[in-house]
Amino acid sequence: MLRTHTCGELRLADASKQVTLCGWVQKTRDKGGMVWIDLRDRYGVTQLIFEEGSTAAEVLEIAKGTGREFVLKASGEVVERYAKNDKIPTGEIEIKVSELEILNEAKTPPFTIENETDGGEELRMKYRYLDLRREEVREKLMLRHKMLQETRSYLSGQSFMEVETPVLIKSTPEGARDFIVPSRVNKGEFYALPQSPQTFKQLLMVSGFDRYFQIVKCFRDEDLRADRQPEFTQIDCEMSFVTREDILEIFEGLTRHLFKAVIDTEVGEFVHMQYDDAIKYYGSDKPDVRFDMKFVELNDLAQNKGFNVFDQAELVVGICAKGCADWTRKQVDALTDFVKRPQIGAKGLVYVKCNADGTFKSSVDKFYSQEDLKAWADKMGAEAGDLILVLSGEADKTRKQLCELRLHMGDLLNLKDPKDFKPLWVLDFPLLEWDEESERYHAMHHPFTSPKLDEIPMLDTEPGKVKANAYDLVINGVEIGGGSIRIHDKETQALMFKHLGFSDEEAREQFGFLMDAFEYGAPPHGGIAFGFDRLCSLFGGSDSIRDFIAFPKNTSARDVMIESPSQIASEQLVELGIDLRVD
RNA sequence: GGAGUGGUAGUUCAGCUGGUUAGAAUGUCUGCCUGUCACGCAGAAGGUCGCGGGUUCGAAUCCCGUCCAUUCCGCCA
Repeated sequence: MLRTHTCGELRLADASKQVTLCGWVQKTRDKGGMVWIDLRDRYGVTQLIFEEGSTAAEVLEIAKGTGREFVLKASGEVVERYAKNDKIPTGEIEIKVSELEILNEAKTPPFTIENETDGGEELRMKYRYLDLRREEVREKLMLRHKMLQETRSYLSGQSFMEVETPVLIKSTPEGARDFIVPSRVNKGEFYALPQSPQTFKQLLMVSGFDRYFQIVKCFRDEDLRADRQPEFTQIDCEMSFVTREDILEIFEGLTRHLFKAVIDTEVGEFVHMQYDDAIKYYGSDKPDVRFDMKFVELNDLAQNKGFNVFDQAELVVGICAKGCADWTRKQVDALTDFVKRPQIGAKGLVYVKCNADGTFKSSVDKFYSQEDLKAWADKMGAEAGDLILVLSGEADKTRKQLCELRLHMGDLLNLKDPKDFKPLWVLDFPLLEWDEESERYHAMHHPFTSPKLDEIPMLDTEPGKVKANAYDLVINGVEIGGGSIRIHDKETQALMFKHLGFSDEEAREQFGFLMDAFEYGAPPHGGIAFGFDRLCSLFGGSDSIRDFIAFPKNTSARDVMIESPSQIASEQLVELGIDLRVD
């Protein structure tokens, strides 16, 4: 080793030791007769000192010539400081340097390597290797490292076995768009990168590995978001001979363990909620239950009183904002503008102020008496001082709009404490989802999800109402993971494919291997997958997963550092038998 | 695919209802400074105002197009 210690470990107790440190120059403070250098590595910062008279002239000269991010090797004695710095752990000591070597010079970096960097997102991504020198980013990757270690240790301790599955697999029509990889050996044919190891983990169950897990990269060629990358990491799990309750229990256990071990947090009850209730009371399949403000439907009270907008609406529904009756006209107008933004798309917003004196003031006073409004308030549990906000229209859209408004109110009223974690299991998702574009049903989760067994007969009569034995883990409005009990027999699987509009031939071509496997003694099984990047960002208190990935891609799915994707040589195209079409 | 916001010094931004030589902070460089740690003081260098076109006597500023970044909608079993 070139060094005897790291830059983060020396303390007053080490005084008078001879040490050698290596690291990067964080800052040089040249005060003429004295020079200080803050030397930084992964572990911390230690101050080096050079003093005219007691430091050799040539050493002082080298010290004065160092720029930001030079790589140094410094040897000397640990001494107690005259002027201590209580802001850093090594602030009581400094190194009186007797030998100094420049291991490498550095160009001046394009942004400052500090927690409060002056660099913008774009620049930091281009020089990501410099960005990663910043403590703030390094800490996030350290959090991820701990999460990885704790996940492996917990699941391994529960007899889960980590098995790797292939990355070059087969393209399937269901779900997200695949990333495609051409095969040179099999010209004209293509692999796909896995959207998840779904079918492989089911095959592992057939093989008898009754508890499997893998921390695995998955790939989806869809548009990006702050919490979505084209390649992302899942904690992927599958178990045999289990019920839904077994799975919920074990992964509640994993989640609790991670909270405890990584950020020393005890989380409360994992509430169970029906999907239908999540939609009805929160307008979302991933409700944020850190705050209440549940939806209350007002059709029976608000309709047939002459207000045309409500009378013609499929749904009239509102929320009650506690203590907001004194909001100004301007504030309420801002809410109206919020819901009328094209992304939300509401036509308008009705409010009712529950005044302190027991009267009501609403934007629809023309149509509703004080008694009418009192009835609304009673149904909504609104008291004097509260503000009722009501939207109306087509049911699905209105619920979605009110969901956005509810979350917005949560922000405005500071009800979303990032240190407060409220886990929630959302249960019994619909099995199928009508797709307007292709005019057929799609599997809401995936085609291997088991329907609720007693509802299988409804597949023929009301397919849209059949529930799946599927579940999502939601924490603070973030979908952390999801899974299901799977189909494990050939007949049910064939029935599912039929309802998804697959012909027998298509089903056999795409998933014949799985249907074959189901004929050789497939155990009942089910599983779950956690979005690992999102879990990390949730633990780290961030909305973006990018900083928890060492080398992320930007919103155009590009890596601006290595400049990918990129064109390839025409020889490569020829070898692969690919002609590019120029549109 | 659609909508919003942004692109000006190495960097972060101001300037934008058109008008002399485009500013500030920070970083960089030079000099001074023996207890700094956001060191201080004095000075200097540093600009294709994203790119292309248009309007105008005159464009960083107005208009059109385009590229890039970012947020959201669609999409994401």
